[in-house]
Amino acid sequence: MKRFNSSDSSAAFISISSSKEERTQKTNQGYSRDFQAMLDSLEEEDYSETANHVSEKKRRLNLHQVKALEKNFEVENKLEPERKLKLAGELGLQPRQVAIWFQNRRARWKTKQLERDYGTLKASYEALKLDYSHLEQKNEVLAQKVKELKAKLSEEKVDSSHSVKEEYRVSESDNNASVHSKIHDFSENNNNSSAITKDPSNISSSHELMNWFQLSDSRVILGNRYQVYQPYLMKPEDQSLFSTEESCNFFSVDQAPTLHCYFPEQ
DNA sequence: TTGTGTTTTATTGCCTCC
DNA sequence: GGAGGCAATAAAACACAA
Repeated sequence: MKRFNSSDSSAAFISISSSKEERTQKTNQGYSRDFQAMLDSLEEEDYSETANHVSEKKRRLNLHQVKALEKNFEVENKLEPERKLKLAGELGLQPRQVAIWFQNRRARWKTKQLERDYGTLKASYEALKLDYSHLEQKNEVLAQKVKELKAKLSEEKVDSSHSVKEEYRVSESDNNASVHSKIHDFSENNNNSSAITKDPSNISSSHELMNWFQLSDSRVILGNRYQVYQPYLMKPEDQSLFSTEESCNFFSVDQAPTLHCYFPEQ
């Protein structure tokens, strides 16, 4: 095991005085006032003790030593034995001190890295949250629109059933001609591609609404930020989407949309 | 001056690798 | 089994407000 006796420990406390050149260098480096004051007091202590004096106190490394260690840490944050001995010799430290410094430095770096990662994650979470709330708002608007249009559709159904009864009374032959003409008009509308580009908010009749939903790209509903789906032309049997009460909960605010009913089985 | 919080240096115990 | 790494922690040094 790597345990050290008391003589090793006390040897580690030997302070190393910095040279005159180093001191001159320090004052010209533009450190903050507080940091410079700290260094100055450190220097004073260094001067007050001779290099041979063994202090029992825990001593901080001087600026030169810290800078050299930092520089080495930037190059490689792990310390091979040769480099450790070389550094220790150069800086007048015990190899053990150099090893400990690297160990503590790695721990500090790891903490900082965790903080950075946390910051990044937090930022992306906030962005996603904002995105989600925008989508939620959009969803609510669309759901409201669907509700209104459904109400309109049921009103029109009631009106048309009344008129059909009246028409039966007038003439059966006229009635047949009228129905055929309506069917023809409807299929003409269905084939009109201009319906795709129509803004749903401008749609006035229920037939137009059906056309719009059948022909428009699914992107209109889902948005294009996450995934773009192929346009899907609704089959007549799928038209129950609008007659069944919220069969797909597609516009549900509380729950993510289930797409199984929106896409045909493969 | 003193209390308190932060940073730095060092120790301890455990783990992995060769 | 020894060397070295890491996490947790102690303790000294330091900063700073009251």
